[in-house]
Amino acid sequence: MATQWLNPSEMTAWRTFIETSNDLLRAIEADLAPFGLDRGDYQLLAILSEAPDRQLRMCDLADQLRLTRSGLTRRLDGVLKKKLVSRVQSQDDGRVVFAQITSKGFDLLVKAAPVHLQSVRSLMIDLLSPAEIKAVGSAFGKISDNLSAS
Amino acid sequence: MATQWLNPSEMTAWRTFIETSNDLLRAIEADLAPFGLDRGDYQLLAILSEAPDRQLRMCDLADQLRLTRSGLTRRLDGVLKKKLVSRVQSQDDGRVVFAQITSKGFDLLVKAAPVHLQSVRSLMIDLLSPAEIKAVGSAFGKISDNLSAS
DNA sequence: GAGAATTAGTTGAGAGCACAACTATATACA
DNA sequence: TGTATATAGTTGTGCTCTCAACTAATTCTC
Repeated sequence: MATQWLNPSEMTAWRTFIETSNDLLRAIEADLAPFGLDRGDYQLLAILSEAPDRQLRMCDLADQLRLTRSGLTRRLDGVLKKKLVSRVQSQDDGRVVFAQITSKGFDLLVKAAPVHLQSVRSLMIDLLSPAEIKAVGSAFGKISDNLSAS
Repeated sequence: MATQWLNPSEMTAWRTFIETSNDLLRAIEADLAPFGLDRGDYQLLAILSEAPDRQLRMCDLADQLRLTRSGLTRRLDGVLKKKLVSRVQSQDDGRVVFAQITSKGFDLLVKAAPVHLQSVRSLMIDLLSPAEIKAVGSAFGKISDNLSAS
């Protein structure tokens, strides 16, 4: 049962995606550097800022960030030192720790967000036609659905 | 000069891309694990296999892999230990070292490639319509062109 | 209610990468 | 030709992340 090789159009889709996505993420990250944030920190702050009480359980946050619990513990160390996030012990469950964005963290996020948005626009969104934007959304939506189905 | 927020379609494109691409790459990497390869090793072997004499100067290989020269030195250590690649000193230029894929490395790549191809198909390409495939190719092509222009 | 299994989080060890400093070779120019 | 500069590659250091092992708290089961 031989797998069919990729035709030129498929090959282009795969190659450009794999070669470009890394470069794109780096370029976006570079625009966050002036704020002392990397992409992981930014994502972490953004997620917390939208959560109820601006806090999340460590393991829920780890899931959203695609980190292991261990990885999140380490990443949290960084933003804790910078006082962008604080740890809050749960009252209901002694095992649980919440990560909560501080007002300093929130202020920084508010400053960084428009710059980040402008990055995303100028490096990606504004380069694409409406049809391409729709197609990218539906394509990665399908890929995502397929991954979570398994 | 306020930057315009993303409309729903733009937001979907950005969010699905950013959230899914990481998961996709991990899933593809998981399919390489039975061969003892990670994505970096696979990429390295694939690039060398297509190069003249199946070898490349370290710094050219580093460019293609999006690694620093330092990073490549370290990655090469791994595949050298596994005897998948060998080092070849240049005759013409005493500074230059070529990385050359060994026959053992080539054989492994030949075994892994169809599995990898099947991964790419089933996790991405085969899920998409021809229009989506074309759009993804052109979208990332534009993003790539823009990045290399700067 | 006691013991087993599950869940939340941390820690030690190690891999992979970048940055900066370094060595060695090659090239440019005066 | 001889010094300055550029290029190729490696090494020391440090950061981020994972895996496996661990502690502690909770829930499940009989």
